Amino acid sequence: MAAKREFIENYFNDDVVAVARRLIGAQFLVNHVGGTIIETEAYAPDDPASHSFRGPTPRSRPMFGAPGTVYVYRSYGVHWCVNFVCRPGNAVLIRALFPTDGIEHMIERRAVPDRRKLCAGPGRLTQALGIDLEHNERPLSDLPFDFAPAPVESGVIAGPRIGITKATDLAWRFGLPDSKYLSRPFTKNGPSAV
DNA sequence: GGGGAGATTATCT
DNA sequence: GATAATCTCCCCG
Repeated sequence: MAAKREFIENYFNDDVVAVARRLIGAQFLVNHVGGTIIETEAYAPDDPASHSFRGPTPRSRPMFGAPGTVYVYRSYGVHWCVNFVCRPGNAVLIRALFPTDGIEHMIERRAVPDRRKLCAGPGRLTQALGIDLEHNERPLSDLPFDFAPAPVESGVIAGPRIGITKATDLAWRFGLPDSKYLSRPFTKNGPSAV
């Protein structure tokens, strides 16, 4: 559907930090397996922690595609991580979901049967949803993806991003601090409501 | 339940 | 040749 693609391009054609905040509460499914986004991080082209920092490379090329493009990369040679592209060079890393759909499929794919950790982390959620390089550079508006915004008015906080060594001062991680399905808790001090 | 080591490989310098 | 947007397991208590 052309209207759907246009809606999604519009949704992601915005400031990457605003989109990262806005994505909390949205529904994300792959082949009908997925859940509610509860944790994200923003990455920008002028951000030393971003894959797009030194311009397009074979790996980061999808980050310079149309808003709403899916960017998948291999992390630590072991895990897949999934991002949604915003404006060129900008993308939001999806770090955790609250599982709602296809939980039995997730349990099958995940070696560790801890329900709380099915989608609690960027590597875990791609494993649970069956995301790999095959999904790289494809539009979020097309199958097998399903994306539905669901704005969360309050209760979202910001904090420093996880697992990076550069630009650690930026509070570009967003999430629902009370959820038990986060990749890691938000610390008491520092972060603030957004 | 918390800290630390090791896994494992594409990517870029 | 070093690094990396991570995860799991093992040890300790």
